Amino acid sequence: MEKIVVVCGPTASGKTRLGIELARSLDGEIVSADSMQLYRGMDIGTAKATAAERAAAVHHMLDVADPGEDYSVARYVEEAAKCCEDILARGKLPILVGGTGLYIDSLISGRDFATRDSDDALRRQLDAAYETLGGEAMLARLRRVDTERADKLHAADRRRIVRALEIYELTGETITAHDERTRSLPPRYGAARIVLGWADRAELYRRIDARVDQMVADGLFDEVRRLLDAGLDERCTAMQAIGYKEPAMALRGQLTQAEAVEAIKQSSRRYAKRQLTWFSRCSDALRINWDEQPDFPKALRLSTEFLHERGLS
RNA sequence: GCCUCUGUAGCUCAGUUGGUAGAGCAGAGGACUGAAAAUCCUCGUGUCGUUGGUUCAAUUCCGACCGGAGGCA
Repeated sequence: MEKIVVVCGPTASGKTRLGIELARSLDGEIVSADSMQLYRGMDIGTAKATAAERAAAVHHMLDVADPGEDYSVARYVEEAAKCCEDILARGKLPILVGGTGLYIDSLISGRDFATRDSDDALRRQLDAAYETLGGEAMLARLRRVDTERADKLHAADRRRIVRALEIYELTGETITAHDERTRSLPPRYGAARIVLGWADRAELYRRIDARVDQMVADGLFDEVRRLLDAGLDERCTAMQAIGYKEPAMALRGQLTQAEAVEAIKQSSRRYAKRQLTWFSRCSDALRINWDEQPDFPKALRLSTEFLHERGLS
């Protein structure tokens, strides 16, 4: 099995920088694992690698979609896997860097997704049914075909109930059955994981707040305005991004700029917490927690040792 | 100086016809398989401003004091 490196962790933990340093010292190339950095024109608010950083190491999976497109995990896995194959074929090391846990796990697990037609009329129909019948009724409907899945879901979890019904109606196979079948597939890659973070939660939050202020100073609101002026539909996935939906509300006059900035900080902190929860499950990972300041030379040393033990580098 | 209102969870407030109290937000923990920066679940003890009094019992009633807001001088 091919081996790759993964650098993950909550937002504002230094993933981009460590990824670049590893790419340079290990002759690797970076494959972004971030659900929002893949959109073109969304640079400041997603803290995308700068031109200088992209000159320092080859980056993949950035700017691969238009903000108006609906992206998905399945598409990510397909495209990112191609990037990894290409990097490996050239004898280099793929370094997966990002904070979207689902994307990372889906790529390395090798499990596939239930196929579906390109038209989403069914989803709209199920969504409308959820709206009129309510969560309990839809959950009951799911329970009739897939008890196991229904037991795991809460009636309020609209997304997952709709998705579970969608898979069943589209493929004739329940999500539970699909799950069991694909869980036995071998992983696509052997991943050596490095999880970055801060020893002190309060310090992480301070860094997040400071970074949001910096984004605003760097022109975040102008970036959002440009997207909206370009006719971007505010209901699309890209506009659900933290740092975009709030300025959009401010530009519509529903929030003051100061309120929007506070909302971005708060959502970012909560997002970071969800990332912490996700990455806390990663066993067998090298965890590097910064104290007062990030220490990249030390992190690089620790990472190199760790990767060496894993037969990389 | 006088009058009125007010002081309850980090914040905004509710409430107890006297039996030591609960919402929203914030915060914490968790889930997660084609929207994932999305979506969803769980978690509420705090000198009820301080201090006297009445009472079996006071955060609740009464007094004084200390904050805060407004009004009249």
